[in-house]
Amino acid sequence: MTIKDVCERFGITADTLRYYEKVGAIPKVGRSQGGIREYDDEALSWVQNAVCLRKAGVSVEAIAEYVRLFNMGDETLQARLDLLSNEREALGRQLDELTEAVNLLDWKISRYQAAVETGILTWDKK
Amino acid sequence: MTIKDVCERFGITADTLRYYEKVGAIPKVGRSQGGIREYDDEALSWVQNAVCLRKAGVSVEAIAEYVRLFNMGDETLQARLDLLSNEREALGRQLDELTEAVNLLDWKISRYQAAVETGILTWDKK
DNA sequence: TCTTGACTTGGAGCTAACTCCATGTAGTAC
DNA sequence: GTACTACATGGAGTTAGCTCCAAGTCAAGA
Repeated sequence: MTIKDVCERFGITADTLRYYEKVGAIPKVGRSQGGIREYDDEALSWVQNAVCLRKAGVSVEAIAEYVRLFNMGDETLQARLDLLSNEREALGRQLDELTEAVNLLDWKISRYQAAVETGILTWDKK
Repeated sequence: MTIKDVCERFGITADTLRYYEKVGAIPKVGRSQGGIREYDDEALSWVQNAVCLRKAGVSVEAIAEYVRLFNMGDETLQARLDLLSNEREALGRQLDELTEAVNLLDWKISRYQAAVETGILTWDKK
C-alpha cells in the first residue's frame, strides 16, 4: 500500500504521515528498492492507532513514547501499561469537560431557539 | 473581584485572562479609577463561558465571534443560534472520537494488565 | 517620603503539530 | 531518450494559544 492510499483511508495528508514517522509516532515504514514507503497491515494498524489517539488529543510525543517502549521489548510492559493508563485518565477528564461544554451549549441553544420564536432572550434557569 | 481572585477560581493565569479580553473572548472588563480590572457577576459568567468552552476545544476565535454578535444586539439572535449549533455539532463529533480513543485504550490496557500477570502480550480479540 | 507588591500595557517569544517548499530520483508513457 | 507523475528528503514557515518581559502606575504600610 502506498502513502497515498493510506492518506485517503485515514483522511490525513502525506506530509502528516511522514511527520508521524519522522517523530516516531509510528514505527519506521518499510521501503521498496526504490525507496518508496510500502505500508503493510502492521504499519496500517500503527497508523490507525496514531490517528485515533491524535483525534482525541493525545500528544504526538506520548504516542511516540509508546512506540519507543514497544520497540524496546518485553521489559517495558509495565511502563507501557502505566503510560496508557495515564493517557486514559486524561481522556476521562477531557470527556467530562467536553460533556460539560455540550450541556452548556445545549442549554444556550434551547434559550436561543425560544428567543428566535418569541423575540425574547432570557437566561432564567428552567 | 480582582484578576487574581478570578484566576484562582477558574484555575487559569492572569495573562490568559487578559489575553481573552484582548482578543474579545470575553467582553471588556470594568476598571477601577486606578485602571485595575474589577470583575462583577456578569464578567464572571463570561469568564466561565470562555473557560468551559476552551476546555472542550472550542476556538478562542469562535468564542470571540459569539461575544461580538452578542454585543451587536437582538438582530444577531439567529446568527448566534447558528454559531452555537455549529459548535455543538463539532463537539458531538469530538465526543465520538474521544469515546473511540477511550475504548481503544481500555482494550489495550486490559491486554497489558493480562500481560503483566502472565508475561504474554496478545492482541487476539476477546 | 520611600518601599513594596499587585496591578497595568504593548509587544516579543514560545511550543505543538503540522504544512509547505526546493531539490532530487524512480518508474511509466510516448 | 524525454516528459510526466508520484514519491523521497531536509529544513523552513505557519498557526493557535498562550506565556513572558520591560517599563510604568497606584495604593498601602513603615
